[in-house]
Amino acid sequence: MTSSKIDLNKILRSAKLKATKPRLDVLSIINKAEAAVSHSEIQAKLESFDRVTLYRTLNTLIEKGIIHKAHVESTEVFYAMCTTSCTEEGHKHEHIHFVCDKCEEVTCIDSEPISIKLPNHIISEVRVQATGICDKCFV
Amino acid sequence: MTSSKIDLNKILRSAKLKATKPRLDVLSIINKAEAAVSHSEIQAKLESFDRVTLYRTLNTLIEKGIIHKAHVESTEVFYAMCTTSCTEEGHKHEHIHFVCDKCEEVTCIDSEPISIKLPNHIISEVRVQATGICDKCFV
DNA sequence: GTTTTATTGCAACATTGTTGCGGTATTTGT
DNA sequence: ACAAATACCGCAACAATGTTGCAATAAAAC
Ligand SMILES: [Zn+2]
Ligand SMILES: [Zn+2]
Ligand SMILES: [Zn+2]
Ligand SMILES: [Zn+2]
Repeated sequence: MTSSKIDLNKILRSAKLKATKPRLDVLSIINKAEAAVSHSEIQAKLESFDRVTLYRTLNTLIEKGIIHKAHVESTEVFYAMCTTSCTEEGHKHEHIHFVCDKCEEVTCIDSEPISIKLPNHIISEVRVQATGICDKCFV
Repeated sequence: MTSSKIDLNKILRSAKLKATKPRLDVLSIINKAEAAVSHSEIQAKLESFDRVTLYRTLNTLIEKGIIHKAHVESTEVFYAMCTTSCTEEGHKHEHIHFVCDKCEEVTCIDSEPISIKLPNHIISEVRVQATGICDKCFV
């Protein structure tokens, strides 16, 4: 039992979720990864689990504010760990999803909150997706 | 033959596309709409066309820089007209996609270009999605 | 009008996501 | 440590979304 596994157990416990193998395995994959992980990648690594279980597991973790989707302009959905600011009540992300055109990785990048003002609009959330070349692929 | 229909014909011609009924009808729907139109809405309005035809038509129009997808954090894809800055070579959008939590409309909002700087990254494109209450739903 | 060429419609398939339910694993309580 | 209560998983079946190949058709060019 590694120290990271203890953490993940705790995370599930404090969200009042049973610490089952699928959840621990999914969380472990997303937690270990540097970049956001695509659904299909998680699926591939957890072939033994039922497809439906994976969908439900991911959705549960999102609902509880543990992971979040990085909806980028692709058919694929990517998942990454939330920070402590996310709860069951809602996700509060102040970061950019960066998509590298070269390595195709999706990374969550903390940044200054982007302030947008639109006349006669109430803006509750701003999501930003940047495309380009990531630092790893940068010459 | 309305004046808008002439325009749409021209648009297709200058993109070296045949001005067929499916294309004119799809373009007409997207062009008339105030907000971006969801795939399912277009589909519903054009029941007579084959499902595949709609997919191919939309993709062709995107490739030619005539319409663009508004990928918002929803399973549904929305479509809107491009401006003249978009060509076959690429889409150049400097606008926000605003999703209203109340009326659920997706609108393209022109805005000042959002400048983001990330160390050791090359940023080629920035896409912004704001959520909240739109001007129509604003009290 | 006829030929040429692009586009459509159909059928079949692939992928992605959802729902209901019985069996199973995790917790809770003793 | 064990039994009871409960939450979760796996399976089957379905629904929605998207793709491919090809023959029939419509638009454009001549
Ligand atoms: Zn979150
Ligand atoms: Zn990269
Ligand atoms: Zn609204
Ligand atoms: Zn737009």
